[in-house]
Amino acid sequence: MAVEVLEKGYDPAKVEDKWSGYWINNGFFKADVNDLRKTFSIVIPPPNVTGSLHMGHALNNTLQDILARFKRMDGFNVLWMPGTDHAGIATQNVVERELAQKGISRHSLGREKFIEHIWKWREEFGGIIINQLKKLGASCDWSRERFTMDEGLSRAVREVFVELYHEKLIYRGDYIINWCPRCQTALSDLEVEHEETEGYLYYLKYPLYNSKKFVVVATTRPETMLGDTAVAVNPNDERYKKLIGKTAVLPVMGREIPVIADEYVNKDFGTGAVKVTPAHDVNDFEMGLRHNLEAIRVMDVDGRMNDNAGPYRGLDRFRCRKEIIEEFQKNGTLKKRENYSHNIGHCYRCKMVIEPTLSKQWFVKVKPLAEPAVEAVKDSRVRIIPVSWEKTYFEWMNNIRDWCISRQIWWGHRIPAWYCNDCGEVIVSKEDPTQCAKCMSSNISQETDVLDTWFSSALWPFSTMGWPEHTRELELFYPTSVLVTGFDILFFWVARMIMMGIKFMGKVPFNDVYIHALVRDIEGKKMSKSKGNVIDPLVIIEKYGADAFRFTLAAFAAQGRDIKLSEERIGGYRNFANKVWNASRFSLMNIEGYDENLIDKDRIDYTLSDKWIMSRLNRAIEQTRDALENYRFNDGAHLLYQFVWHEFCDWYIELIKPYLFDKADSNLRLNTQHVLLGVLNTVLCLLHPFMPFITEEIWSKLPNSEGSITVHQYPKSDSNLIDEKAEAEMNLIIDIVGNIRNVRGEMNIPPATQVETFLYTEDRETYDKLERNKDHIKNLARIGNLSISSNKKEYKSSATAVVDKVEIFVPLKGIIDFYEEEKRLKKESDKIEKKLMLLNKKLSNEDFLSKAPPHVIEDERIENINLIEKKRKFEEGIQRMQALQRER
RNA sequence: AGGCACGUAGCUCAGGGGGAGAGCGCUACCUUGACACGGUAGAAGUCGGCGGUUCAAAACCGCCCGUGCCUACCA
Repeated sequence: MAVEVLEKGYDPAKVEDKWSGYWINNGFFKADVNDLRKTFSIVIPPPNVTGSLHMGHALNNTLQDILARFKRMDGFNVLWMPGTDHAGIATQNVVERELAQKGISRHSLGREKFIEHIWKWREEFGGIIINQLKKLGASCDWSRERFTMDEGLSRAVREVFVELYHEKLIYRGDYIINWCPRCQTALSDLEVEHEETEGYLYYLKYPLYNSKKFVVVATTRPETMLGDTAVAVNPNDERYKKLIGKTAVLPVMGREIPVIADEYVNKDFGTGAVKVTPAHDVNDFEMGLRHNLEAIRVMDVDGRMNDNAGPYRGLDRFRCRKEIIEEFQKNGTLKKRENYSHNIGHCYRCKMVIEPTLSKQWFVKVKPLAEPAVEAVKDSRVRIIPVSWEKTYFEWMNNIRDWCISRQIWWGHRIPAWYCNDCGEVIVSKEDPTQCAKCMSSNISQETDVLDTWFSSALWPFSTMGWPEHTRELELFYPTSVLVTGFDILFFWVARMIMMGIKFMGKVPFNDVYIHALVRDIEGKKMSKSKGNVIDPLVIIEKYGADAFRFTLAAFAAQGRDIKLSEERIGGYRNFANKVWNASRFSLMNIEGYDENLIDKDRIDYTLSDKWIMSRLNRAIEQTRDALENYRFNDGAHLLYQFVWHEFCDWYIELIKPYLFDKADSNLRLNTQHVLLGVLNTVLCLLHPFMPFITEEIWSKLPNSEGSITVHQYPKSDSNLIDEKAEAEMNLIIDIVGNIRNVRGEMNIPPATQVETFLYTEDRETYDKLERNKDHIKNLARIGNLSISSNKKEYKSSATAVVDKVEIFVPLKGIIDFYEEEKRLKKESDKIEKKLMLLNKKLSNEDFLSKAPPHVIEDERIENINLIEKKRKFEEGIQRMQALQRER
């Protein structure tokens, strides 16, 4: 038969796009609702529409793809649901910035026009990340791509909001929230990033009413003093007992404010007296409630001081801080200023310093939702892998606070609440109302706030499958099999999905949560644009190929450890891809004349090499499956690497070369070709989830393959093919060859020199094994003349080695340096001696003999006997070398 | 402040109660009919420190040191 020979090296760029297109056009990744096989489903953690593929996405999606491809091949009806999320604040910021370049502000456009603009933008750029995922090889069902702002998903959002509102799990109220003056919106607690910042602690003197005395308060945010409505001390603080109930006069504003007692105050911090600003601090707000204090906002939405700030009205908050301190200094009422380092909250989107502000917002009452979500993990309806994350999950869920879900931006799901402008009634409804439910006035207006993006993401596992409709998809694919994600969104997303899933579907959204590491740079730092340490996955794919890149990510993805990505490592796996390519190339170059029909499969006479490789292969199959079933991606990658390179290529291919090259024995040749192609075929299948492109490319050239490898049966191990005897025999051969090579290497014998070798053993069985594999030993160790004997002869001027019951003699007359050889033997002998000493100590220890398990003792005894024998042989060798040196 | 990881060969990291491992790098040799993105061999580690449990600890426990991360309302 005519065989197409592969090119000399693998060039990923030539084949990747071809196969991406082929897979998608042929619908291999489509989930079928009429398919009755068992199902496997994953929903993608939706990337931001504004995003482009970064290392985190690459890792996350590589792991999902490995699972999806594995399960698809293993006979499951697989749904991998793709899509993107509308990323409210981020997207709005991006489009605003773009408009700003044209000198347009969103306010001049108006809400409706601006939103139209974003949709247009999304049409143009929103697909970028989706295409990048395709480049990575992600086998999502692209025909089902979803977007959190799609009509269906929006309906789900509304349904959930209205339901929760009617159950009083959503409420509206005045509380301190995190306000970003740049984005001009409220943020949830999670969206605030705390960062240790060097600052100052200012000590301010507040005069007491009708007195020459002062009370000194300490603060890091002096500008908020303009909104102070009390000074608080601890009720048990002897220093201040007299002051409780007295009145202080707020500097600048001249407002009379009470000195109150509250347990919250820490006697040992600062002066033990605290200024209280209920409108700009969470704790102060709560104190305000306890003591019925007025809350005075002193800042506007943009972070400038407002009308309540007296002379500082209109100033930016930081400018105001500076000027207030100057004012206190001038008056002599700034007692002191200390260096002080503390945590300051920043907006996770724009990094602006957050201003805690009293504001009317919408909240989700989380506790009633969190409790069943905690239960679900406790009773393993949701398994978190690795389990160590469970603790973090519980910790957070048990201390959870209400979730602020309203955002003062335009891009997002508008809150389905209407206010009656006549009677003030609030109407929350699935359908847009036309009139007030209470007074029937048609003078109503909709809430302008939109929902937190995470609110819609929380519904993702069922909203993408058509909920609130009762769809076939939900029936088949919900709960999903596994969620694969990074720990950074465990709270943002995972916890909330579990809450919402249980609440609205009555079932958890996924059975497993696999939490993977974060990808960092080589120094272990988080990759970020501002640090300039990002490695762009697409550049990597171009340079090394998607397969090498994916394999690297998988090999690095050990549970519970972050990934420090190095380009060198990717290069190493690029080499591996090339190795696979060349092993395939070799196979295809040597199957001329092969015809499967000529093989009588029931009567093949397998060689030792065949039995050995099939045995090893079947172990590899079993272990790979086990690794994938248990999310041990790195184990899977490593063991396949090891098997393909160091067993299949290094040994099997080398062992069978003579069989393939010898055209005389056509039966042997045919059988060998058969096994070779069979193993290669299986190896490609095993590797496919990790390296989809190269495996499909080679698969397409194989004579014993048909269709696409993506839908071919994943290998199943056959325990009948695991052959301990073959493995033991091959191990002996490998050891002997290794030892002869070692001698050659140590003695600096050029590879081209064909040495003579004698193998001596008294053991009959071993002798037979050696005889049977004489040619292999000769070929692999490059031996000219190999004698095997059970009669000991004097091999005087030869290097020696010992393997098991075999003594190896390599006569090196004229080449060998007796002194060098003696040194080499001594080194070996010393190693053995060390081991023997440890063993002897153990075996003479009464406690060891009486308490250790019998098989351990037995093993150690056998080892001891073997080592003694081995050492004796080395000592003989040493004596021979010494004798030879004396003779000279 | 609390919590969680991590500290194993020059580098990046697996492993895990009874033999110290891999990849890269390094050294020497080799264009041997798949592959120099290759082959063969080699050097290299008190498994962070100190205690404890155990017949046996790099692994389990405690403390300490170092690194990273997460959570938190002491102004």
